[in-house]
Amino acid sequence: MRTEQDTLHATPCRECPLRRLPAIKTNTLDEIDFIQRQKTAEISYRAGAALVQEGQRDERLFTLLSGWAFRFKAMPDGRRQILNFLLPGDLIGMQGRLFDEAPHGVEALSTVTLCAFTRERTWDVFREYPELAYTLTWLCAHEERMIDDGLLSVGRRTALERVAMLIAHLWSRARQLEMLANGVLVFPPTQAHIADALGLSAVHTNRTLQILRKRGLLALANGVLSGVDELGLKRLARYDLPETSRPLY
Amino acid sequence: MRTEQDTLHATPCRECPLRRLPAIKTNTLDEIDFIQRQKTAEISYRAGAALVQEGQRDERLFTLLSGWAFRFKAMPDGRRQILNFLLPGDLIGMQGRLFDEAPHGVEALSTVTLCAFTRERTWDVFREYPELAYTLTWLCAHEERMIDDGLLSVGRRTALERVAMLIAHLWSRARQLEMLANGVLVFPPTQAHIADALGLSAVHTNRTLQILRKRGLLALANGVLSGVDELGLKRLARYDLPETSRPLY
DNA sequence: CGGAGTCTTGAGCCCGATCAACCGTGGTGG
DNA sequence: CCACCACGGTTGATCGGGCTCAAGACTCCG
Repeated sequence: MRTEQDTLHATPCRECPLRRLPAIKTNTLDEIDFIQRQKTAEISYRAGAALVQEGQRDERLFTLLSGWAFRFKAMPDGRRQILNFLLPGDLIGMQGRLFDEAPHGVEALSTVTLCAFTRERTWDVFREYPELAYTLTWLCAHEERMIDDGLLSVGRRTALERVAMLIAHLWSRARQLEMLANGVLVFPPTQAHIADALGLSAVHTNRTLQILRKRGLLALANGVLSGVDELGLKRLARYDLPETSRPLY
Repeated sequence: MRTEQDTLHATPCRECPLRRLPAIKTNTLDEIDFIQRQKTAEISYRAGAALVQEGQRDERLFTLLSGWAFRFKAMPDGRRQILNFLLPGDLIGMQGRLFDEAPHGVEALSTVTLCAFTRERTWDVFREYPELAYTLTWLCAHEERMIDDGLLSVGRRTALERVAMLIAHLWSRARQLEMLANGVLVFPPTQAHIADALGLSAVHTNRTLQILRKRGLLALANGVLSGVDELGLKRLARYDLPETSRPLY
């Protein structure tokens, strides 16, 4: 059930709020205008909307302008694995190559706004703006690295470590995107989402969160995350890699 | 301990055995010659050699010409997660972007031969050969899809389903790369590798393999895989996505 | 105020981990 | 040639982390 509300060009690319962030790669005005020309629509969906249907072709390619979403794979018997969470600036639909079926679904976690592009024109990027194509590839590689982290968590970390890792990771990303308002983050994923992302049951995810709360590593209630001890969580998760301080996009 | 044996240009790109495979994307002669010019060396390593050290910078970018390898992440306390297995045609070192530390290690499973390129020149690809850059991006997205599958397995499949899925997956890839010799595949990964790829213990992986053997779904002994019932394995793993019959690279 | 979705808590169980031998094979050096 | 050892595979016994089932509490919303 799509409640598309096509507000074309509501946000001119030159004034894109994401561009103000130090975590986002800067582009030349020329490049930005090119992106603006490629952009075919700006679409909003409600929480719970299916942005990409698993196993279906979709001619469009999106960029997440605002809100939360997640990529997932489902099995015929109902089991579901969340592959990663999507935050503003993330690409949607890159993996499902030109004319291929989407190998995964994408669902909105909150009200989201997407910038839509057509797949066909992707080719123009490579021909006319190699610098942007380079960025595109980099984004793809970057997403892969995040999934690698997720795979390590699900494969080799305990439940406590997994939850700690995920919260620390999302908190860190949200921070870099300046989504925090004095130590508080609106956090749309439910415990069931966290469970599906970590390969845990919802019940055990709940108990695990309580332990982290009792240890004073985080506070999570009513869709609001706060009191996050990022370092403590990462230490608990045995995540010793240095924080990337460089621009992310 | 590297036993590099630099046999530059031992395999001219025009005669690359991989190009004969229908699963590999075709390129124009012009593109192939460009690749040939970019190629700086052809290097062989023995099984067990570290092709990429975790957390270390490496200026080089590789292509796996022959042999098996795997990407992995290790935790300080010795836990290890294999992210995916690499077969001929796979790229090595794409994720560890220009001047970044490698976020994962890569190790040879068998004797391998690599084609080496320098990272700096990657940029030339984007500027001069957009078609190749496009392929590069596609390869990256393709690898991500495979990791997505792995994540689903580790997160939501039972041990039996995981092993079935992995064997079916590797068998399918090897088949498309024409690595099978009348129903038999030389299979370098040990049970410990399989365990590390699936988030299982080595002991339980052993017991699980025995069940699959007893059910007549596969035969695996002495580094040789055979008698693989690919469909049976995929059915067991609840893998119902249609086989991709299109070219892979 | 009812209902749906989310969170919480308890009890019991099972899948897969861990610990500990033991076997077979192949390589190495005395 | 054989003693030795390292490594991969196999087997048994036991343990425990996380699952399942089930019920109840809270929150939000129409």
